[in-house]
Amino acid sequence: MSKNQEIADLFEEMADLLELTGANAFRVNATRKVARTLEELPSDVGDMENDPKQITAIDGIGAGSAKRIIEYLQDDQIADLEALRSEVPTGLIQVLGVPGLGPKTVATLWKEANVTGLESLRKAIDRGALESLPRMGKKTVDNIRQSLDFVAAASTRYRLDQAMQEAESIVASLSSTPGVNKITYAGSLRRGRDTVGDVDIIATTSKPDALAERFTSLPEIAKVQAKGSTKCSIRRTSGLQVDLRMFKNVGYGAALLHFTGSKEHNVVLRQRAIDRGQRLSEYGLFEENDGDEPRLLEAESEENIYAALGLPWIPPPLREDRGEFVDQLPTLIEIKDIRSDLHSHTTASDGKLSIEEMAKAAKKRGLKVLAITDHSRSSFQANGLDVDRLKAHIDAIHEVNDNIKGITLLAGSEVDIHAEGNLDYEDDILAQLDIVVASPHMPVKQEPAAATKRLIRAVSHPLVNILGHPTARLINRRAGLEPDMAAVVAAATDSNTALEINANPMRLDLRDTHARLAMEGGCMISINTDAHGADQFDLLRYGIMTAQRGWVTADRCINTWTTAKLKKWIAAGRTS
DNA sequence: GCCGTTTTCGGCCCGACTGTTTTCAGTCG
Repeated sequence: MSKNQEIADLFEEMADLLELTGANAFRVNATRKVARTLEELPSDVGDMENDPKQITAIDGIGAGSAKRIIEYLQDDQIADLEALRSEVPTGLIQVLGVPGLGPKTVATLWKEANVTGLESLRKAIDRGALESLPRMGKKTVDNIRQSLDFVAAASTRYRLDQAMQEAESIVASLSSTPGVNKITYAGSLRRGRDTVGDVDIIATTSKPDALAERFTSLPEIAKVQAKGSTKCSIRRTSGLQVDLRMFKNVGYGAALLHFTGSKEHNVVLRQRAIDRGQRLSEYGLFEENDGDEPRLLEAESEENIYAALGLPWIPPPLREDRGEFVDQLPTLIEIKDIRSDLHSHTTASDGKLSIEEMAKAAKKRGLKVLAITDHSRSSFQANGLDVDRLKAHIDAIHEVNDNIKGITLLAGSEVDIHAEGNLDYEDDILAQLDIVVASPHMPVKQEPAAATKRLIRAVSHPLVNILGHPTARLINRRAGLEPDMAAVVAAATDSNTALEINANPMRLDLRDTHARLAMEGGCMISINTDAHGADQFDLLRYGIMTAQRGWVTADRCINTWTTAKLKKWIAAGRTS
């Protein structure tokens, strides 16, 4: 298992503790950057123990951090971190996570009021120890108390689909407000991240006060946190925070660009502007003007701002500072490219509709191919099919296929991958299917090495066409398997097996970074909804967003292929 | 702490809101 995440967590902790000691902010930032760099590093820093040069060659990691990384690899601890831990109560890191409390305030709370964690903060508030501190009035203390309650109650990030539903409903409610010209959501939601911390809405309007009024009096608001003429902030009863930014009827592109982020992407863009004697903010791209007011170069469209910075327009899912600042970007896959869904369920196992009803629902959405892949026998909780039921089911699918026009049905199965990597049906049964999706279900907790072995064995099976939801994670509920994904990708590439991006927003598995690995490793991708009913076909959009974040192109996704090409690929995979 | 075809030292992105202030610090995104 890669050491990257483990060490990244330590650097993140180090950054928090440094901040609390009042360390130089740039040093804190540099430490956080090391953490982020490690998180996204495709190779394992654990393999570089004997080669410091290899570590310092990584952008953002210098000699100091390399030394600490090697120290951890050899001694299992970092002396500087241990020193910080003994200096600063580690419970203060949770206090830093309370909205409204930053490093300066937390340090004051610690030194002046003996706050060492969430519990002692609560007690300090209750005994009135905070009011006497500098810049600490009644209102501030009240806000801290409320934030504390919120932290105790809420999970920190919201699933993409949950945030999307709230955002789309808010945008729809506000778009008819008098004066509003353009309005949309931005932020990590627009970038299609699998979870979002809050929702950012951008609007241009000639009457900001009217819009602010409407926004802060929407239904389902738990608290209005800020209300100004350019910015408002609310917390919904769901716990989700929504920020509204209002702009005059100019500069929509600059605003959208700024608030779409990511922060890391924006930092690079701004630096690029500075290198050209320019300045980029949410109001536009400006040119220095000999001490006079800077001159506005461009603000209306994202395309023009990028162009002025010498870049092509960068699609929001790519805006993560993960290599997107290049002259030529790939053409990302879109919903309209998708012709088939190769993972779906019917009443034969745990779906809600019959074969024919699913086929009609898929056809109605413009799909040309639908694979019916009900659960295999070991998934008894999902009414998985034993061999006799499966044989009858194959016949039933073929019969519906013979009688329906405009869509091709494939008789498949979502076959459980057992703990050791063996499959839930014998080969002679699998050979009777038109397509095989093999997925890990139980167990979902396994040592990384065992999980890697399990998945490699499954993708290497000649009768397996697609590896379904490879890690079996459930967002905000369980972490799932942690295989060496690069090794799984390599095995899948060798055996011509596609890796699935399961579009169900509870899964989004492969996740974005894994999809990117798959693209770089050369294996095929399959984007499927895993639909258990008609409305779940509409979840495809989330799978597409994840695919775009993984730099997936249409030609590498088997669901974009013609029926003939798809069938040929399935057949070819089975001869090996 | 990291970085560098103008630099191995001196920089490191920008602006709004809140709550406390009488001119601004801290936080957030």
